Amino acid sequence: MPVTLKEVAEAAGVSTAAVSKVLHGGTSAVRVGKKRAAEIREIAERLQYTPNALARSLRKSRTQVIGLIFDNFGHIAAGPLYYVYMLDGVASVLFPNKYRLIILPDLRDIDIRSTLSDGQLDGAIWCKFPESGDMLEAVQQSPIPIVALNSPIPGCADCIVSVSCDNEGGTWLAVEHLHALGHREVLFVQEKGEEQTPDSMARVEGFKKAMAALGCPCNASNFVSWSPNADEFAQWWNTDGSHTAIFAWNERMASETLKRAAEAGVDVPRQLSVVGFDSTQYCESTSPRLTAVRQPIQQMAQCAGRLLLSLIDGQSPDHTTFTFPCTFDVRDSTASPHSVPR
Amino acid sequence: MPVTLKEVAEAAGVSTAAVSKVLHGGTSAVRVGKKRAAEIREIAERLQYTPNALARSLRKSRTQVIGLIFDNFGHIAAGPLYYVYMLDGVASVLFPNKYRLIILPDLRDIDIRSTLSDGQLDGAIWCKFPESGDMLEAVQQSPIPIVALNSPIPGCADCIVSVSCDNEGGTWLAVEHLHALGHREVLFVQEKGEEQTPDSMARVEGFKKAMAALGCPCNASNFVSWSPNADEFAQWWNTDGSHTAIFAWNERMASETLKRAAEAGVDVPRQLSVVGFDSTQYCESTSPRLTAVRQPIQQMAQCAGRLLLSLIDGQSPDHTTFTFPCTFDVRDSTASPHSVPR
DNA sequence: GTGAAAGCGCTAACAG
DNA sequence: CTGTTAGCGCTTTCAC
Repeated sequence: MPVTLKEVAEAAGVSTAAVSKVLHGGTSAVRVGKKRAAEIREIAERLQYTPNALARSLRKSRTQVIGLIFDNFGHIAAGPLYYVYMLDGVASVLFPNKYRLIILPDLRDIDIRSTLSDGQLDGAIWCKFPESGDMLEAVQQSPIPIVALNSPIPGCADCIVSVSCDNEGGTWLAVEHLHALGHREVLFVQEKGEEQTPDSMARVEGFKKAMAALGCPCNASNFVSWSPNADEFAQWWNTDGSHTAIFAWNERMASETLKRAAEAGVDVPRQLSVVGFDSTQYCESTSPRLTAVRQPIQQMAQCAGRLLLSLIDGQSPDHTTFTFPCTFDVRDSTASPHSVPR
Repeated sequence: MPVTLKEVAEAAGVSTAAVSKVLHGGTSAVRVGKKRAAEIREIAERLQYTPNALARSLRKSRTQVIGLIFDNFGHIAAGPLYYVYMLDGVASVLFPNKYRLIILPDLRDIDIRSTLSDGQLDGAIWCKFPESGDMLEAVQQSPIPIVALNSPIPGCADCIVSVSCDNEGGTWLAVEHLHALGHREVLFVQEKGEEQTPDSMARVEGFKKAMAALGCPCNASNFVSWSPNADEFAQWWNTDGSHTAIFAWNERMASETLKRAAEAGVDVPRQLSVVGFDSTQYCESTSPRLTAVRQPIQQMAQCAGRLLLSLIDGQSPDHTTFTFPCTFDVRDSTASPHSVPR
């Protein structure tokens, strides 16, 4: 039962328009004298008047709320810290600009089209935009601006503004590292259901190029796609005779691979080297510590936030693809091949 | 730009009331015939009608949004994973119940009273409720229910529904562990500015009781309060002659202490044992790995979520204090005292 | 069965 | 300088 503008107006003996102008400014043509204004402010204060955000948003068609869409929010506490850094980066630019963040439920549980059109959001940041016609359509029909945090969609780079790391370049770093250690046969492990995401595809692309450039051209046998828990590992290890290293497409897949390897009695890195993508604090806690490609997630997230604000502001960005360079963190999960025979 | 209820009504040649009833049900007395209803639904579909959430919320005084108040959101990516687990726990109960989560900016940057009264929130979960008269007043005047995730406020346990771990019991576990190793002189490290938080006070209390019970009664010399980065460590180490172990009030303080100790050339655990509070994955990545008290954060957060839903639902809980037991994770930062002389 | 109308709380044209 | 008015899009009471 908070006090309304109308009640303040009545108590002050003026119109609601006057109160609104005095307390919130706005572009209204209403003028109020110094003295009256002071009275109004005093009364509002005394009555503990609180503007109703809903009414105001409805009227102005502006909510000061940004939506966060995650490909799978359930993963947020599953070990990898990717989402934490990203949340931190986004918040660091949006909060000072008087925006709030709303975390949307998993995409599978909501109708994304209506979520983008129901007036609650001024904009959205989409983490790991999926390669799906439906979703693309939703974005293009969206009445609010959206920024994607992932590689541009192949063949449709202009469909959506995207911020990502240089996936190809990052993968190149990993391949070079393995090659320098002496690895020639490297297995690229994708994740079931994620093979078609732009990031995954860009990493595959970078992998092929790097391997070819180093004189080890790939074929189909260099690629597998495992379940998120990597339980195909033992089967693979027992039948595969050639690969000496694994490049896992992301941090979680790499860490699951390490676990399965340990279960199967495989000595990483002496019998098998493992490299991951997304080097975070988490990589320090795996056993062995995970060698991985690092992307500047916080910076990328800040960039996405700033971009979104300018889009909401009505500006159109000069380009649609923003790319950040990756670096590489060597830890303990890689070594020369065959230091211990299989 | 989205299509409104009115437009659907016009296209169907019926009243907005009829459309509202057909599409959203509600408690309205309006009845619509089968055939008409089907037509209306068909037209709404074709026009891609999307209900405006703002208008609906304004009308119903219900938003399906829960606010998350953090004592310091900036810490979320600062190492400790406490907040991640908590976010995960809260989301896991609220999302399936059709609620969304809004992350509020730091308390220092908003007016908490109006945030709770501006109609945007159906309820709030407050992490680390501070011991402050202002805040307490804000909570008690709040038009929406609030659940705190921390120890009950001493002397005002009924002021706010709170969910916490058994801080005293958890601290007791740590003290017992150190005592069993042979430590008799333990230093309790608090954090500047956090000394008065309910959790900190409860841990101090538990510490005093446990030490006394084990025959090592405390006095003022057993307590210090350091800056968040623990830069008082070296100074303390050089002047203190008696303590052989440190109990840090939380995970971050413990990890900062480990860093300072390493800088000062102090061998943990052989010259000094360190125990922390909040055992998470992060404790696996410190050097040495941190021995710490574990609280079931996800479960606590889920409990808080469920509690909040029932409060929003108009139910009043049978009690106001919900406590979860702690466990203890022994890692590498503790050992018998004086295995290496200072 | 159906529609008309009031109003949630606010802001911005438009008049004085 | 100040007030009146017309909605934003929706739900619901009331009248037919």
